[in-house]
This record gives sequence, C-alpha cells and structure tokens, in this order.
Amino acid sequence: MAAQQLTKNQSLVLDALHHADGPLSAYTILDKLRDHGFRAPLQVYRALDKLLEFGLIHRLESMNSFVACAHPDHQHHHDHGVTAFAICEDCGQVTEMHDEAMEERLTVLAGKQHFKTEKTTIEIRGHCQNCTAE
Amino acid sequence: MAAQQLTKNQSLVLDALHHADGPLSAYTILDKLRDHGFRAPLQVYRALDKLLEFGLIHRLESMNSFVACAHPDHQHHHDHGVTAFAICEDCGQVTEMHDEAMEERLTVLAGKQHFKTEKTTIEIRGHCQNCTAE
DNA sequence: ATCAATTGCGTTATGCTATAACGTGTGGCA
DNA sequence: TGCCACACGTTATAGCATAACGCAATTGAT
Ligand SMILES: [Zn+2]
Ligand SMILES: [Zn+2]
Ligand SMILES: [Zn+2]
Ligand SMILES: [Zn+2]
Repeated sequence: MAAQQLTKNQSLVLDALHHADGPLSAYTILDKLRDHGFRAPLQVYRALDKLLEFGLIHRLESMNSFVACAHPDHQHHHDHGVTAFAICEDCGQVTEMHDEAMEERLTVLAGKQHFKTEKTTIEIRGHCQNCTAE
Repeated sequence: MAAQQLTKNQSLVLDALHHADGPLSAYTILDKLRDHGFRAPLQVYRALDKLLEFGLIHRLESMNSFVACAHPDHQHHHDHGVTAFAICEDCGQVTEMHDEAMEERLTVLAGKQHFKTEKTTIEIRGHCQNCTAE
C-alpha cells in the first residue's frame, strides 16, 4: 500500500490537522470545515478513520483528539513503530517520540504474558519546557 | 495520606469494580448500582474521581472505562509507579504490569524534551494467551 | 456551643464524543 | 449491461462526561 490518493474530505481533514498548532477533536475539525461544506460528524469521523489507517495521523486516547503525524515522510505508508506522545497540559503542544529501547521493553513485557500486541498507546501528560520555565 | 475511609458511594463503586471480571464504564457501574440507590451518572463519576485520587482504581483511556487496581496492598496509598495495561480485545481481560526498565526509559525520553511528567498512560491492545490459542 | 469551611450528596440539565442506519452517486470491471 | 466496492450526505441515536444548584453532614477553630 503506497502513497494513497486522498479524497477531498480526507485532504481537508488532514490539512486542518497540519495547520493546527495542537491536537483537534473531531467536532473542532467539523467546525473548522463548515465553510468547506462539512455538515455532520460522520464526514469527519470517516475521514479520520481512513487517515488513521494510512498512518497519516494519530489519535490521542487520553484527550479524544487527533494530530497529524510528525514523521517527515508521511506520504510513505510505513508503520513507524511504537509512538510515545508528550502532551503539555498548559499549552496543548504534543511531541511525537520514537524509541527503540522502549519498544524492545514493551515487547518483553507483552512476551512475559504471552500477549499478542496489536496496537500500543503511550501518552505522557505533563508540562513542556516552555511552560515549565518560570 | 493513609488508608482512607471510603464513603458509602465510593465503597459501592469500588466493590462493583472488584467483583467485575473486566473493566467497567461509568454507565455500566451506574446500572449495576441502581438497586443500591444510584440514579445519576455524577454519583458514579464523583466516586470514581476519589478512587482514582486514592490510587485504588485505574482509568483505561483507550476504552473509557475503569478497573480496580491489581496491586495487592491497595489499602496503602502509595504510587506504584508507571503502570502498563495489556487489554485483550477478545475477552476484555486486563493485566496490570509494572516494569522498572520501562519506567526508566520513559524518564529518559521525557528528559530529552525537558518535559515534566505528571502522569503516564501505557495501554497495549491485543490478544491474551487464552484467546490466542487455537 | 457556635460559626465557618469543607466535603459529600442528589437532581436536573446540558455538552461532548462516536456510531447506526439508510439512501445516493460514481468508477472499475466481468 | 449488470454488478460491486467505495466514498459521500443526512438523520437519528447511543455513549461518555460535566455544569450548576441546593442541601446535609463533618470538621475544626473561636
Ligand atoms: Zn507519527
Ligand atoms: Zn506547554
Ligand atoms: Zn494498580
Ligand atoms: Zn482474551
């Protein structure tokens, strides 16, 4: 599955996420796209589902919202392994992190339980560097 | 803050979670406790908030539900560090895991970003040993 | 004992998040 | 041509969470 040609709705949603300075909820996206003809939540959710499938965006479980993937070559659909997110509770900024050692550790953890991993969520809530400086 | 005396509502909610064989949503708990006088979601959410604060239960972000802490000495309020959950998508069973190395790795990751961690969520979705056997 | 502050409680109403169900249109292909 | 897969639009509904109000019980000074 290579660089997928996005539909109009999918492109609009992806653009909205790219131009946002933080994660957006589905309903916030809906409001941003009303001028482009969006009327109902499903138009957003259907696009989000596809974008998630293509690996172009991520869902932040702890805040029911979505961010564009920070991976530079996001046109190429390739799983970029486990992702950890640092989410600032002050400014809302999200940092996407990848770490081989962490991934390895998770594999070991799951292995101990003979658990077959499908998807891993790691979200760190706290305060970013900017918001910590006093 | 030591072994907290729970209120009636808090005890009822905690018992419901202890007797459940998997995570429960707030509304499921509400239904289970209607015979005990519960009528509204807030009665449940308020109890859940306190139980979370006491460290007696955990919230599973990826499924909007709650589980009793599996830590044996859950009467003593002491943070038991970062918790990772393995959630079976077939049978709903949840396994609570603790791993020093994992915790260390996350500390390093956050440190690189000069990020001050408040709370960490780790949830592994997949299939448990029982549900993998064919 | 009394007052004030805190905490829990019950109720009603509301808001936010997500999906079910139905029908339409379009493009690819046997 | 007929069929299928897929995206789309719309309405309705389900599921999750909190705001706001008032009351009651508790605590801890004064
Ligand atoms: Zn990414
Ligand atoms: Zn910040
Ligand atoms: Zn625990
Ligand atoms: Zn299972």
